[in-house]
Amino acid sequence: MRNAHHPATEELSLPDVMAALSDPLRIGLVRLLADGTERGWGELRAPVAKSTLSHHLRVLRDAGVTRTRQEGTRCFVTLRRQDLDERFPGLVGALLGAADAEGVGGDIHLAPAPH
Amino acid sequence: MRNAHHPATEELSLPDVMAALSDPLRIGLVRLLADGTERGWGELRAPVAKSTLSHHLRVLRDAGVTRTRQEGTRCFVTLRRQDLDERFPGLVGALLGAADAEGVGGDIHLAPAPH
DNA sequence: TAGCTTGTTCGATGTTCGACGAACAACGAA
DNA sequence: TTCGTTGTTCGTCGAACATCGAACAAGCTA
Repeated sequence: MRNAHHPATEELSLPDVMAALSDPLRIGLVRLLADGTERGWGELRAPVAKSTLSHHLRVLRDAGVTRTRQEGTRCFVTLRRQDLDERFPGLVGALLGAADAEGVGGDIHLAPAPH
Repeated sequence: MRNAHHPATEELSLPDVMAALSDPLRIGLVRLLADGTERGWGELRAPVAKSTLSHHLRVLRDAGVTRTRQEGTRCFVTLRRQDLDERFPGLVGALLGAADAEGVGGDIHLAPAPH
């Protein structure tokens, strides 16, 4: 987090992004972020240990799919939609369309009461 | 080959297809097949051992990205563009556009003399 | 039948991945 | 300062992956 590496737009790697988006859990996370809203780490609910969730968020961040912002002791995550669209036009849109139709990552949701 | 399993269109899995398309070598193969032309196995040139190439073609086939046809002792490969577009509209197009722009898999090419 | 070509399969090896719990670091609050 | 919250990192595990060379199977061809 502190040393969070966010690749620049020019550094995005297509294979890395594809790999990041090939896991159902991570696709679910991307679907949650698809509306552009910034979400708090704690809002994210997935049926895995928090260390595992942290791992997946790191994979997405390292691939340049998401951006993590730290504020005090908590983190906020956003989808780098614009950067991705710039480098890989239509890719995220196609993925989201297919994922929605298939229900991929449907077991990832937001906390009932965001606090 | 003989026991080649080709998933039906309805059986295509988005995460599996994404995973199949997350390797530069496999992306390169898909780029070669992108024009819809059926290619002979022997036409494909990649800087890996033939057992490795066989493995990658199998991954693509198992994910439903390509179709392999056997004719006598040799194989012919095609991209299942239509099936993929039906299930995951725009995905392959976006991938190909990005891969072309980035030059991903550019070390995969066709044999100089196709015969 | 014997040999050649073509591509798959079989180990073997080293790497990466996904998962977990435990320990840790950073920060805000008491 | 002490405590609780929040999320990362570490160590570990088994499974999956990429790669190779060698062995193999299937089909032509001589």
